[in-house]
Amino acid sequence: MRAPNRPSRANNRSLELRDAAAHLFAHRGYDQTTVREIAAVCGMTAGAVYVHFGSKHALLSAVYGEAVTRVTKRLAVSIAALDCPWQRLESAVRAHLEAVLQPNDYARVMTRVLPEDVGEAKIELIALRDRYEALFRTLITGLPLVPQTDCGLVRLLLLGAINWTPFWYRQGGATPSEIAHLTVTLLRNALAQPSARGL
Amino acid sequence: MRAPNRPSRANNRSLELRDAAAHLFAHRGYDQTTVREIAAVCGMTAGAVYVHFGSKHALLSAVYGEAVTRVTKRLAVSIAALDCPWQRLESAVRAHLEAVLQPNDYARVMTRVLPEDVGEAKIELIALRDRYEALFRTLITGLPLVPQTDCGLVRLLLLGAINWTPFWYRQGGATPSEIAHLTVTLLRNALAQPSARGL
DNA sequence: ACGTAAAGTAAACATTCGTTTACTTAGTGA
DNA sequence: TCACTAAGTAAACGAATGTTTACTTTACGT
Repeated sequence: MRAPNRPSRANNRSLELRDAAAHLFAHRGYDQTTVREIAAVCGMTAGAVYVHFGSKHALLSAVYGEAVTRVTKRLAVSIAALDCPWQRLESAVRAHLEAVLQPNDYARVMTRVLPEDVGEAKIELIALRDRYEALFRTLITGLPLVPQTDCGLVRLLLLGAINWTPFWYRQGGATPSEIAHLTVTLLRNALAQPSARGL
Repeated sequence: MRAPNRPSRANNRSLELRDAAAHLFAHRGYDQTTVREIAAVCGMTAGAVYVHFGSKHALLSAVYGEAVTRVTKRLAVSIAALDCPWQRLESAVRAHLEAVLQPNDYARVMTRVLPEDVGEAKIELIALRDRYEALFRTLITGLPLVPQTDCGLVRLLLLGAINWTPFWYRQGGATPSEIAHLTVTLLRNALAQPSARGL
């Protein structure tokens, strides 16, 4: 007898499949990637994919969920030791940018694959994305901003600016760290309470 | 005899087809839209589409090109009577947001369909998009900014912030005008030369 | 009235895709 | 050793898609 939920044969090729799917989804998009291609990367047949995942959508959900988990963890680590709210935000932005801009398959799926485009798994993906964006909500509401600032709008503009970076970022230009610094400095100079303004 | 390039029968259903394609591409994306659907909207058969357009990619290029033309025109009108560089930028951002956020099929294709996703027409679409973004380059280099500001980076962050808006904008929240004002005010407070700062 | 050419149809074509089915292989526990 | 089960294959299925072909309709110039 074997313990439930503890497969004896730890040949977990499902992880291998998930990685391959992440790579292809990140580089070619969801629709342009076929189940046969994903299987081929792992040296398998398309049919074998359905031993591990019930559908192509389920595979995407697994990739997307893992992406959120990883990037969330990375973000949490990067701000753990910091106290200054502005430093925390800048570090979070830097962590996000590094995840999205380096050739990181999982993080890139989050900006490359739009939840609106997948139909079935849409609701699930939106929930995952919202869970991640809530972290930024906390970071922004923790800032000492001038009164009556629309924190929600600021957060959405900030996330938009950094989510769009993969479409123009080129190796050799501004680094993720520099982009993060400029972005947060910009916010700080514009919105920080006078008492806390300046570098 | 008939003058060349001047079809006698002005039944220009190709425009009708282009509008239908714009609507479907904007709402469902390029891949999820079929040629048969586009034809059906016009009460035609799929085959008839190929009388007017050589391929589905050509149809997308036509839509994308028209989108750039329209939004460029709109932007030019909105800044024509303004002198202050900051007002010009805010007006341009407002025009862009109004185009992208109102249920405007053509403008929405520009942010919904990624040139990277269409393969064949990719180069053509990127050229069109760049032509439009160059307008913002002009507007931003015309600003009285603190020295050593990275204008290119500022432009890309700004365009990212406003290109991402369709993914979170909801009727009833902040209006395009309000978003434009906050965004440009933010830039102005952060980057304007001290002599020109303030409202 | 006649010929021409554009506009459109109906149907098929050739792929391609996600998924299923029947069958084989191989490791595991008793 | 033997039964069981997860993993994988090969092949087919059914539907959908972009595109083409052969044919019909219709409006216009002369």
